[in-house]
Amino acid sequence: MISDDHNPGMPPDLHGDSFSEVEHRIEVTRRRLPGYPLDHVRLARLITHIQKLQTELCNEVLKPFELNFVTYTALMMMYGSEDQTSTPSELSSATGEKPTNVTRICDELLRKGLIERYPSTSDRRRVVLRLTAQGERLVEQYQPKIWEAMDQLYSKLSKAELQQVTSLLRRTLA
Amino acid sequence: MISDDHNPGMPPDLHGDSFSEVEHRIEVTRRRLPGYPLDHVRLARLITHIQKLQTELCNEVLKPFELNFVTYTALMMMYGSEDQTSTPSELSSATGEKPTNVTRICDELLRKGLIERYPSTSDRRRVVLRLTAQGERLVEQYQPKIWEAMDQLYSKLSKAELQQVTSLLRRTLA
DNA sequence: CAGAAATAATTCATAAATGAAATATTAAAA
DNA sequence: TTTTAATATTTCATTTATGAATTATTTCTG
Repeated sequence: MISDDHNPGMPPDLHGDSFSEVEHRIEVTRRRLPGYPLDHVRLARLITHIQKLQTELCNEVLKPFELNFVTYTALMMMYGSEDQTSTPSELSSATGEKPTNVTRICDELLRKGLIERYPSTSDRRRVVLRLTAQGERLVEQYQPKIWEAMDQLYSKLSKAELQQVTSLLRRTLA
Repeated sequence: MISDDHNPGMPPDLHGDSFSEVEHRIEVTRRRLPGYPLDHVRLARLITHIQKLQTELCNEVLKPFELNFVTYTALMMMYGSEDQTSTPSELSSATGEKPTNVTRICDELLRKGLIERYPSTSDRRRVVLRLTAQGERLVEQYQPKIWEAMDQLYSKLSKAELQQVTSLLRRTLA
């Protein structure tokens, strides 16, 4: 029966994947708005969609470690620092979090004993952050689980395909 | 002079684009962790990076309209509904926002007169949401600015390239 | 059909993220 | 060198997002 106040946007059998409903709405919008840049918008929405998905997958895996995607990212960026130290501003640009949020995140990691924080001697405005031994152990401990989560999404693409997507997407930043 | 407590991760002339520093940290991590799935992680981080960038670009453009990326997304998903109505749960899955947040967002859009909200007659658990004339006008008003923002990122790729990236990325959701 | 399970939306307490402003220090300009 | 401007970090108030629990209704199952 067709309701007079609301009907589902798509017949249920046309729901391919979790993105189909979004794509359908984009297509409807395209019909309504002349000049609508469908290809741009679809990719933009797809990126948002995948980003949310991978964040959720990671969060799931990280829960037992009492971490979330943001704290995990901060830890990984520190782990990947050439000299094993980072400043809050570097961490801000490496994680995409605002400096003010980095302060809070580091407060938390500090409280958990995963990092240490001390004033820089060479530039006294700065602060130096470093993983503790415990922090490094934790990073190494959750790796296998995170790799599994990544696999769930990205193992569907071959190495060549991954590199191609990556290189194309990178061009948007040029 | 090389500091004894902290040095920048990369020589400044190697900073290609905003993602280079992240990539560098991923590569350092790869050296430290045998078996590290570099291709997966790099793409995952790149997606996060671009997502943040496009969100910021949109927020910038939307500020004069007193909207942000999330409220804008909600409006667009409503605008793209086949019969011009949506329920909160549909909106939740179309926007990726939790139902509880959809309630808050709709409260706000309602308060601004951009949408209307009434109970469904066919299923009395549901609520029906619909853009008002004012809401539609606003959507149409900000389009050109949003398209410009999209262009800043995605016009660097050809139509064929956009479609290729999209189709590859889509495979991750299969 | 009755009872149980599932779905839809919301409220409320809490957590997470942001912007504006403050403080300290360094770098640049006059 | 003095002053000015820029950078780095933090604090605090506010906004935004989440999870747990609640209420109402519908669907499923025996």
